[in-house]
Amino acid sequence: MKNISKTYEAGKYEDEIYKLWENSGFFSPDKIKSKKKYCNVLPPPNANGELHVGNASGYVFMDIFGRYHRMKGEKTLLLPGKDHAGILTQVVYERKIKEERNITRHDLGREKFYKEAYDFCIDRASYMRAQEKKIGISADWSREKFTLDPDVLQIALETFVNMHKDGMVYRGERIINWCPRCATALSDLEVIHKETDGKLYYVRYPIKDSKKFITVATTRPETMLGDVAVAVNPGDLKYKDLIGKTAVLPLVGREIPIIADKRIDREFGTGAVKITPSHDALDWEIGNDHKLETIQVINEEAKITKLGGKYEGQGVLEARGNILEDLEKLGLLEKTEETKINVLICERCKNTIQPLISKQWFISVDAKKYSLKYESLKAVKNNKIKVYPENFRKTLIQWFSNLRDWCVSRQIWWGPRIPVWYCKNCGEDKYIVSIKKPDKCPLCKDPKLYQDPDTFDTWFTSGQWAYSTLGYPEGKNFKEFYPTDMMVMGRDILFFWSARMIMMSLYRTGKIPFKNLYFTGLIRDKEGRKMSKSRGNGINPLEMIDKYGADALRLSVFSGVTPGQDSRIYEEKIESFRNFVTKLWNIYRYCISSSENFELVGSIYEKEIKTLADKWIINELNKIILVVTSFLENKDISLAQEALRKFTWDQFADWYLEIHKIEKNEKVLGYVLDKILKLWHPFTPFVTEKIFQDLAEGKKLLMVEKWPVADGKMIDKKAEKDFKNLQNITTKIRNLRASYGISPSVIINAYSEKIENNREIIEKLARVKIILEKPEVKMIKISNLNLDIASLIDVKKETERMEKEIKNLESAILKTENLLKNEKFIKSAPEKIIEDNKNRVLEYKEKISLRQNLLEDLNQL
RNA sequence: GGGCAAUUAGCUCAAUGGCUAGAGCACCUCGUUUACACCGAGGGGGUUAUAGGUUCGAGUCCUAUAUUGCCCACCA
Repeated sequence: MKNISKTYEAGKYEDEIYKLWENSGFFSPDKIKSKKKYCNVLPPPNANGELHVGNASGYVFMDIFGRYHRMKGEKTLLLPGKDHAGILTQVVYERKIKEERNITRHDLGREKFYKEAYDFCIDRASYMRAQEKKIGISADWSREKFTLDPDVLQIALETFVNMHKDGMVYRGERIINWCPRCATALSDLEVIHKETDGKLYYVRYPIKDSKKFITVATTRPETMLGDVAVAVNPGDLKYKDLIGKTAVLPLVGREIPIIADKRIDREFGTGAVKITPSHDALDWEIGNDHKLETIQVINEEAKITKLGGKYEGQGVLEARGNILEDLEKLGLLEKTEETKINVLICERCKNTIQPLISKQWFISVDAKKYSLKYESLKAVKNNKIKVYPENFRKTLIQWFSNLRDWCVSRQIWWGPRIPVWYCKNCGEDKYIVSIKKPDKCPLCKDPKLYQDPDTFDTWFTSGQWAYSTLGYPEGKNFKEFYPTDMMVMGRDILFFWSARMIMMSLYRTGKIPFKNLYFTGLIRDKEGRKMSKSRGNGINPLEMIDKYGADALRLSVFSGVTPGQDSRIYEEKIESFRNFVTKLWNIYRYCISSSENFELVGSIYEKEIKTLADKWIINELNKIILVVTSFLENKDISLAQEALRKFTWDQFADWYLEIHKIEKNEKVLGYVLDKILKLWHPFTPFVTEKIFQDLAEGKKLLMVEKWPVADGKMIDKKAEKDFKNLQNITTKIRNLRASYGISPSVIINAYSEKIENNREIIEKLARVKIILEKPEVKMIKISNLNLDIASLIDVKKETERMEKEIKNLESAILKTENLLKNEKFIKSAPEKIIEDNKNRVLEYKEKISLRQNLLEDLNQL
């Protein structure tokens, strides 16, 4: 036997194996000749950090599907990419230059900042690529794309131009979510609602020419500086007489109307609401409908503007304090209540959002010429895309149904700029949409045009990932691989990404972006908490790979995991999968130790399958090939792994190899190992390839070996039954031993009237000695073996145990027999189920008779 | 407020309407038999959250209830 270590030393081989795959050229689909194709455009990781276990998990799923299809002989392309990740990268990079150089982006200027951020992004990207390779992802790196690559970007920008032509783009002053820290507008999705403790202030607004007041309730009293009305519900009797009257805004003195609007909730607060269209989304809508003016009193830095009078320049919270104090002095602050309020915070930097009115670019989702909303809904509802798990379809439908116009402009510097040009003479009301800078203004012919300073929402470009990376519309990759087959993503970016990909792809290509959409859950820590840097509870995938190997990490992120459901990961779990990898390794060690010239066997003749154990393991192997394949086809990779592990460990290692020590059959051993390596390869590519390389002496590559196909002729029901018998006898004897503390070193004498075919096997596995002459002692009969253990066991205890087991079996039989007597069951149940039940009764009866014989024996002792 | 999910062994989770509801970890007993102690043999542990219903048959489908988590949302 070759001198190899008892455990698989992952760290020693993994990089080498990865290089072997990479150099083979089979990561590229071009080397495979087949009409069948498989393509998965890999989601870009954020190009600015470390690979975390969530990313790693996603890639493992994609790689398993990819490797499976590649082994099925399909032209397989896993196309990797990088995302510039607009706001996130800008936030990270700004933080970095602040920490390292104590400067802001303004110190650098736009151009320099962009260049530095670009270099930073590229640098992180190559760093992360090295990490992705560590988990074994079989992607075609030669086709790698970046959202800012000129060709990819060109396609994305063209979409904007096309949308503009189709009347789907408009620029408008609207209320938007403004992050004062990031100094940009945000879409609704980028804003988090966080419930916090807050206060509800009741403020009295005097009624003009009257001594009365109308009391409004507000959580943000500083916005009152911009109030333009007080609104009540038209059906609210309390305020019926006040509608149409005028209130005088305290501290400001502005006269504002009291209006009626049905959107006002009578039950909340006092039922009267101050209306500040510049700083509240609902107020903006109400203001718009009632044609009220807008007064911006809070600026982009979250400070009070000039229009805020004496509070000008104060921060929002500072102004709030002063205003409350001043109201108090005037006796206009009626009361203060504790309440829960929804604070809006920026998803990226966690600062409080200020709703502001701002001029932004919007994409209409329901334009006349093309409705993104309707077309997406239609595609999703009509099952054009298979969704795993299926119930996530509902979530998508709900989101598309409630879809509102999409604000795509951001005021950040990092990212592609909106392709819109203005002329100084003609003003910004006139603009030209063009990717290239036009020579001159089409109106006044002035050549001095300038570009809109805004950049795109990151999701505008990544939403086009499915076709832009493939080179829409003329690219070879696009023609060959679009629509793609698979998209895997975390459920947390369902709306951000999958929804936008569906909608953008349908618009641009007229086709769905992918046929299958698979959602993974989030990976949490052992206590079920989200992993976060600040909490320090994250599992670092690279550290785990160092410690336990990539295969163990891979197993631990998808095993026991249901699509779309969150899962937990912790070191003990990874460790136990490492143990399985070691098991695989030792199976290999056994094989090569069993004979000098052990080799993998691709196909086998029936005559080479000799013993009962041979027939049985081949039978089980063919069953497991069917099972694993069908689970994989259904995308149930966790179940596939589970079934395969049971076969490998519980059947092949624990039974077949043990028996193989007694009756060697190198052909069958080599044949089964060959199939096991292939079946495991998508899940644990490194260890399987390593073993395969050692055995194939580098002549072939497991990665592109053919996926095993089950052979119906190899199914052998009789062998299955006979072997089960053998297992039963063995287990029963072991069971007796364990119950009565009979050491394995004690060889039990057994007498058999009929010499067993599998005499030696039973002798070895059950540690008995089968003798041919009946000895003159009382014996206990198990199946057709008479065991001489009377003196070793506790008769009373064993009798009780047998009785208990018989009782259990009897009740199971009763249940099944009743079922079989039931006419309705016989009438409506499928044939196979009835058959199974009948067999089950027989099986139980057999077991009972075995135990009854035992009982009789026991009684005679 | 709307929606989605979860609730199964001590813990983490499986289970395609059909086998006595299964694994891994943990626990208990025994065991270093030259593949593996990162192991092997065996064992204990369950009213599948609760209450109804559909069905020949329900952990699985339906209806409520409870608890937990998540997502969406313009009650200031």
